[in-house]
Amino acid sequence: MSSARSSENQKSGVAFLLTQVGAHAAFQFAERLETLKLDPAHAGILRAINAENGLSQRELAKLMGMFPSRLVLVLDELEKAGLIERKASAEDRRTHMLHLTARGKETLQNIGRIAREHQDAFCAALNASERETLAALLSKLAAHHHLTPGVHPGYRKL
Amino acid sequence: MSSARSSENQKSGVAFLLTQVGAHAAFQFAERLETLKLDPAHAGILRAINAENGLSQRELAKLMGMFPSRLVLVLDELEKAGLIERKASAEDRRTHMLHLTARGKETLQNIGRIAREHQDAFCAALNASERETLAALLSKLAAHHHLTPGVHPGYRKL
DNA sequence: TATTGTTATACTCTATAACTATA
DNA sequence: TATAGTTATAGAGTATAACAATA
Repeated sequence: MSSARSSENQKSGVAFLLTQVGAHAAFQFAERLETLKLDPAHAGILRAINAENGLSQRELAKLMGMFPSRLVLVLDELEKAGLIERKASAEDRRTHMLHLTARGKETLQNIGRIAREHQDAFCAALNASERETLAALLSKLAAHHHLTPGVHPGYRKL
Repeated sequence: MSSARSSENQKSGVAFLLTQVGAHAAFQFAERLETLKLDPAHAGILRAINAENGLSQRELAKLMGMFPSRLVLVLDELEKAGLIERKASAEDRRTHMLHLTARGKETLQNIGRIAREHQDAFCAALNASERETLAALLSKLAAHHHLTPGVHPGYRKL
């Protein structure tokens, strides 16, 4: 056996590969999003508001796993960019129901396009069958860990 | 076709699954590391110093993709914990050669054990064959994106 | 009194810029 | 002068606490 020592290739385990490749994918997606002057948190919030129209800020914060006070600032940005609206509820005037504007829906479609471009580029080394296999294995892991579909774990301590 | 609207399951693409599952794996590994009072950056640095003994701080910073000034503080912590040593070089007394102490090597083995436990728990939903398949696909992606084996991309803008 | 959204405060984190000591 | 490591400064990000409006 060769000399060992120095740069011993302790082949990375699959769990480490997941964090490594996953972080790289996240970074590249964020880079692409910059063309829309958005970051991943913006994209996730737009997606959530579209999926569940009329959400309150409290509900959205809980869904996204972030503090309501932090959400306020992000929504301020999105509202200033004309992508969402806060509409006071008729029944309870404390709550703000969140909606996408027409421009917000348009932006959401652009995000979808960017996500597809990102995916194609990132998985260029895999053929269609391999991508399906990978997706199936990851879905199994995601389900096992009860990850909410479409929601990136932001992980601030609760 | 059923009613659509609200919570339309726009099935996550494989790229998103990667970032989602990867972030979750990273989080759970970090949690486990807390039992050693270390964080993932510490673990990566110990691993790098062990692999390439006598590294200078400059070289290590470049390898890890972090700023030398930030590395100083992390190394301070590791040195205070008795896991590494800075030894002044004989040839160039400006540079500090980095080494693991006996306790550092011991800790590195504990990290390895924790990493294996983490991997087993995280991949519990997959059988041995599926894990191999997943590792192979991820390795292919990692190679395609020129990710350094064993180094987590910290991604501060350079 | 309890709850929604907001604002304010305090704390952490870290990139950049000085600084020192060697070369 | 140039480089290795260190320290200092400043700015961004954000969790917690306080607050105002409504219930």
